[in-house]
Amino acid sequence: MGRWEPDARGRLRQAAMELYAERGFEQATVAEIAGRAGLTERTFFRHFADKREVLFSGSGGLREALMNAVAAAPAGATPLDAVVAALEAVGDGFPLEQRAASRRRQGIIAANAELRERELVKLASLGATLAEALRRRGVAEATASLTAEVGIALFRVTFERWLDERNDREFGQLLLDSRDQLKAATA
Amino acid sequence: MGRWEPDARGRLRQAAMELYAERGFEQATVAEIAGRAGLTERTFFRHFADKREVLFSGSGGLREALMNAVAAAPAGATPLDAVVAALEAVGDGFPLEQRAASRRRQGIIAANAELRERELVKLASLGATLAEALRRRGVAEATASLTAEVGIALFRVTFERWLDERNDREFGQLLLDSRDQLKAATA
DNA sequence: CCACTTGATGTCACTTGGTGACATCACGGT
DNA sequence: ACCGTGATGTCACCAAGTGACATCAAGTGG
Repeated sequence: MGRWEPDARGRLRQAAMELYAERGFEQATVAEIAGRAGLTERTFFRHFADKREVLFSGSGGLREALMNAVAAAPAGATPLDAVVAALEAVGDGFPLEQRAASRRRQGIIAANAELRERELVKLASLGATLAEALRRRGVAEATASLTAEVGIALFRVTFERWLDERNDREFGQLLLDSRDQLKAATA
Repeated sequence: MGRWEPDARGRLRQAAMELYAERGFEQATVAEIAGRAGLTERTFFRHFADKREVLFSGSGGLREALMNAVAAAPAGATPLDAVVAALEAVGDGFPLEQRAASRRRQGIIAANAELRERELVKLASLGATLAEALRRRGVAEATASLTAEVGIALFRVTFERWLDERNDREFGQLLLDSRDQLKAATA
């Protein structure tokens, strides 16, 4: 047995999520979170760069997934098709069973301005990733950045609809709806 | 003559911009800013909600301008046309003579993560404004939110290009270019 | 079996952003 | 001459975040 209980990071995340949900992000101090996890404040900051990062540290994987999915799109696909396909692939990671958890997380984020800021940064970073992936496909810079931004816009509205949805449609399906609306709106 | 020097807010903004430019946002403490303006820290926070807001407090006017411009679009205009027209109207507020100042400001923002976060929030807020303005035109919710997001994407890439631009094209012209690229990319 | 290194954690002191409560005092009106 | 008001100052405080150094179980080489 180690000197300390295992999975400090997991305990910190667990404690943080509980406290954020119980009394809101601002009211939960790092000292409390660490205390509930049986650790100290200093250790919290060794595992998470700041108080917000607990809710976002999983998003590193999305980056790679997006890059790969864009790269894997058929050679003949238009930039927008490639982006939509990539988002669809990523969206498969949001099965309906996980929607309740996503809603809780999104509720915490929506309730706090600092968390919304961080979320926007993460999305912008995904946009940069998409643009980079498109450039690697040989898409011209101007088209790449614009298509990537549009892709993020598609993702945002689709994710929101997926959370609101009462008819249990899958993310991928809603994404295609959004894309069609986009095409109609820009025709 | 008043009890204090006039235009405390202006002096604070001036001092803050100088210090942010001289040594970077993080290295400039609020105490220094206030000191340079001949005021106290506490007074700084009475004029600006936080250290970042100095750089963004002007954006309240954009909101109204956008709302009005969308409302003023011709009755027959498509949602996207209305949004583009609104962005063009707003873009008239970015004359070429002001580009140097905009570049300095953008340089400060680009150099700091917290400032980029705040900028994204402001843009997202403009997106919400656009969506609201479209809904008031009778545009369906789904189309409104999507078109608004796309509008913000257009604004972002266009503004960036306007700053980078060496050929001194006006914002409005670049915006139309972006819109055409968007149409081509989603065709 | 011992000494040595390593890595995760703890302890402590400190800076900075930000807030609440209360004091000050020129100015403008009555 | 008095009074209320609003912008500022003063003070005390909390919480986020960081740097330096201490601790000590577990592994590692001899």
